[in-house]
Amino acid sequence: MCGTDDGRVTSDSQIALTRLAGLLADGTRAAFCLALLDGRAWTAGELARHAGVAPSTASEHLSRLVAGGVLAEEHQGRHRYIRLADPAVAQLIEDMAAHDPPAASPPGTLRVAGARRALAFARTCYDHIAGRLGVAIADALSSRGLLERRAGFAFTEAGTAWLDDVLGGLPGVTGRRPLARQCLDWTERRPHLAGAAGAALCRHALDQGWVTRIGSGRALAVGPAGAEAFSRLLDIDAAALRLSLDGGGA
Amino acid sequence: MCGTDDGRVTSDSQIALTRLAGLLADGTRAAFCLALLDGRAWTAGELARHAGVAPSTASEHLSRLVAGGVLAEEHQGRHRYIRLADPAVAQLIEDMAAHDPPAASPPGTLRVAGARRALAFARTCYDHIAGRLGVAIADALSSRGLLERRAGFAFTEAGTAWLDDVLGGLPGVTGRRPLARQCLDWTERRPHLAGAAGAALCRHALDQGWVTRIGSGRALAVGPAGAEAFSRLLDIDAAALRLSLDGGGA
DNA sequence: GCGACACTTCGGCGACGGCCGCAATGTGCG
DNA sequence: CGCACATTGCGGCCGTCGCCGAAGTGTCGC
Repeated sequence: MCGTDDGRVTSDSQIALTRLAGLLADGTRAAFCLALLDGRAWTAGELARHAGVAPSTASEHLSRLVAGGVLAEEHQGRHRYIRLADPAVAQLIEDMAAHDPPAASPPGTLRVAGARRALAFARTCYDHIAGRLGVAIADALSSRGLLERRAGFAFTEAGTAWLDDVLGGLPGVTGRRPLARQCLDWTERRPHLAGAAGAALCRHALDQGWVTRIGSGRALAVGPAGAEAFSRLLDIDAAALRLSLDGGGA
Repeated sequence: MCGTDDGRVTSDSQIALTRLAGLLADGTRAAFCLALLDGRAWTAGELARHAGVAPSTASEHLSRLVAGGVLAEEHQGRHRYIRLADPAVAQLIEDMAAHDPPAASPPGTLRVAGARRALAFARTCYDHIAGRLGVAIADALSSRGLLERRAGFAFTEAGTAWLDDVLGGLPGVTGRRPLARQCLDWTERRPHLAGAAGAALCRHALDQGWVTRIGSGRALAVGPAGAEAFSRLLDIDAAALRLSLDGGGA
């Protein structure tokens, strides 16, 4: 009404700012976004349970967040997979969450960055291994002729044998879940191995102590046994992977 | 209720995120913040008029923004000067305002950064010159023995003569407004010349075409005449000032 | 000291928005 | 083909929040 000052520009920006801020100003929606910072694509139901609201409530929130460009969705069967729209949004959310009120938050402010670093290295995605390690695994399988990139992922004959050997048996393909599926990473922007094989591999890695969960989140740590195993089976140097992350992503 | 996932960290972050987002989710508060992106310290009344709300409404909003660490205030007499709390907040607000909804904002997205660059170089602050140029003027006056830093700013005898010479007369010190006052810059974090002399100098610079307003905002451009004048009078190289900004602040 | 002025506090009004439950839709799976 | 389940759409309730006007406090300037 009054602002002859900055005119049109301010007006546009104002709409954009309030729109985005309004989307994040709700506790439930904020909980969704923060949960999604782990890089996974959650289902609507998971998010609803996580935030402690009814599925219908979550559904509405998610629709608004998607419409607002904060989240992106992907329908697969009867599930609706939700992820952050893009890394810029993730950065923005982290920045905002890290902003301190003047006299508050004595502890636990720096943890976000550290946690994200860990997540960028290795984490679970649904039930398989993602992050830099997950991408490295897919790359190694691919370069060794065990996995083919055609319309997703597909194990070669040698790949199936390898899998059988490593896991001590092939994962049952009971349902309609394919043995291999590719899953795109938010941090890496490259595909990693999902599907029944990805899940079995992840379970195996956890069972064997190759990787262990960090805290209660999705982040994974690679232990000595894991470093040895990934090196022997796929020629992956996990330590170098982590180092390159520390060097590059500070 | 359900979130055993990320536990405490998420909970803390969630509060911080919703708190900050909630502050920016209101149109009036957003208008305040965007107006303050120009680096000035506005008074509460100015902001109220700018946003088109009653002073009482503005007062409440400002109190909340200050309490939330978004804005900072400084009481001077019967005025309450408001500025952005720190550059990080400014950056955050710009980032948020620049975030596009999926299908919107065809034009005018990059303007923010450019405008801010211009503002960092030279702008008006109330009625005097601020930004890098403003600081340079104060520095030059000081180093030439024309201005003393004691409890604010004070012109020396030589300084008063210089002022009289440049302006063709001393500014009238009718009210209680001091001839020289120091004013702290948000972008530069260093003081520049305010008060009656600062205002007179700014008016003179505008009158003489040394500087001209860019658009309808607070940003100033230094013309050839200005470059010559600032060089002759104070040995300030305006072109170098601007270049150093372009080089350093990309 | 006395008006003018900037700002703040308070009470109340109105609207927006989040939450739920219920019913409907569409998809896997036997 | 039919059940189970994930998700969505639709009222309806209720709390929160932004807005204002009026009254109060402190400062400026004569």
